[in-house]
Amino acid sequence: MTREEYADLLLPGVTHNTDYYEKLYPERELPEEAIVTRYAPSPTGFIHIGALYSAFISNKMANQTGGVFFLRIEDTDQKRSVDDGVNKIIEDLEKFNIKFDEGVTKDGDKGKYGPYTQSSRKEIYWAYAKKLIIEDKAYPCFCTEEECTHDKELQEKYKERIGYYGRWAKCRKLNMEDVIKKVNNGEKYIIRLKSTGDFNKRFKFKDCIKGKSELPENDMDIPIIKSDGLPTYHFAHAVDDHLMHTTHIIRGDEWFSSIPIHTELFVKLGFKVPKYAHISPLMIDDNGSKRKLSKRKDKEAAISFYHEQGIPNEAVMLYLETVANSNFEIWLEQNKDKDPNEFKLDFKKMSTGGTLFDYNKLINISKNYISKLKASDVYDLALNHANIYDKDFANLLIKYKDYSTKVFNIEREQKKPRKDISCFSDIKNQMWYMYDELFNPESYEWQNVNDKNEIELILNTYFNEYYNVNDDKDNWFKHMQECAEKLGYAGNMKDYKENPNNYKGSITDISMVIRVALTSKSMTPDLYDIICLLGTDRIKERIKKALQF
RNA sequence: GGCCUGUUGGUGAAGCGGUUUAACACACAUGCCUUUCACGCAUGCACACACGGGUUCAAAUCCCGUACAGGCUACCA
Repeated sequence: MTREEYADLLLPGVTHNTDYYEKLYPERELPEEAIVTRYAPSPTGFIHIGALYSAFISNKMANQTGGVFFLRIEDTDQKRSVDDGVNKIIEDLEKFNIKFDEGVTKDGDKGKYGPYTQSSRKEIYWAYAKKLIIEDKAYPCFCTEEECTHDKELQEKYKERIGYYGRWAKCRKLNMEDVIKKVNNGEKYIIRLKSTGDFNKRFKFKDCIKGKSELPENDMDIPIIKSDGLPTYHFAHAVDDHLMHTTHIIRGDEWFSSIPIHTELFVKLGFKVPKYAHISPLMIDDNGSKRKLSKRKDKEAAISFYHEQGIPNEAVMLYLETVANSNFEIWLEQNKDKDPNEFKLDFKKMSTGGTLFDYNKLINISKNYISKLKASDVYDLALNHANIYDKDFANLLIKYKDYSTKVFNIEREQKKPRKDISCFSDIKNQMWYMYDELFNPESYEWQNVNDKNEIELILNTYFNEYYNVNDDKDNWFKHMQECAEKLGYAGNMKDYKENPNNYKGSITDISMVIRVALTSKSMTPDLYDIICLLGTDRIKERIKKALQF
């Protein structure tokens, strides 16, 4: 039996050889500096913030170098795949403005290097696995799960490294006749790499983010084709990224120790080794110790969390970009007029240790971002959020669209806008008193002036004698001052501070009484704007309500 | 257990052998401004280079050890 026939026995039914695929997927015609990279998730339907982070970096790296960013679905683990997982991933990433040049889309594959779903590429993996068998760089393994666990226990007992290597790689010693016999007997097998590495030798390489590094060479005969016929991640990575001509493998830090395995695979397959960039994970503080954000324990791990909070997607991205390259913030500060997209991300500036996820910082970025939006955009986003998470409030927003937009516009479209909305789930708590339907105060936050009679006197005097619907802001304030003086309060703070004893209080006290009467709150946006927005009738009602309280 | 990687103030981080009495941002505090809050401005705080040894005229920066943290060690990705 020739080696070709032997390989065919082990992996039957392969119609094309590797030369065919090499020709089918020619080199990409791109400038030298162009980065070709990919986002390669398992379709579990859940996007981890860390995955979004890595997708963002990959996307931006490809874009800024005129390269290609594609989506490949890694569904070689059938147990974990979820039915609608792929569409969910595409939709979610779109929301964060991450778009693919190529790969899996909602309407099938786009691009010349497909198929982009690993479960559809079985033939291709088999062709390359066959090549390795023919060249005696891979072999079938008949070991059962029980045998492997048994060996593992022995290895633990003897304090030897755990794994399938060296003298523990039993099936490696099988000759062709043994194998043929076993196959004909119907024994199940997998295909393993025949490693020629030496654990005691150092493998030196360079990671784009971590820099010069070294690890022991790989000597494990790792599985490349599983018993279900699908490839393992390692093998699929090598074959796919070679054929798709990925230049940079940008992925999570947890893959770092696999570099020797991957490099050995590339070399044995006769492929050019790509560049690697391992991104350090996002961590969270767990009772004083750092740990990776976990999708089971941490609500912040799921990107849906930010949606619920009503943190704008753009703000999340700005935060992630700050985490990726901390000089981004400084750049933004210095280039306020420029498009943030002009900022160039740099691998070398990415942190090598785990970064603590800083919710405060995110909120701050979000607050700044929202402060720069137009009132109508705030309205749209707030409505979107309320539509999903607070139907009643959404109805109010719809009912009072223009009015709500004006409310959001208080102290907004100006050089130094108000910054008090950090996320859309906050809005109702901040603005409820502007809606009659919600205006049922549990208490009134009277400050210095809390005597009922005095309050009544101030309110009546102001609204009967000094309030004028047509006042502009300057006149309004002038009238406020006159009113204060008439009632024995200082009209301006300077006078009051010089001779506090000459007055009952100051203009601040008058303003405060009016503010609290109208809103029940002592801290609100600009009083003049509130008065204008409420209008005479509602003001009267609210005064009545306050005095009756 | 083995193999890697990392450790700068409350947080993120700049720095990569001398220009560092260690940037900047967030958080926090105080003051100014001001009809409240927010904004803005100013100031402060945080007593920051994990620890111990080296190398050097000189170390946060280079080397070694220890501690701690994280990752990998699947027919999962």
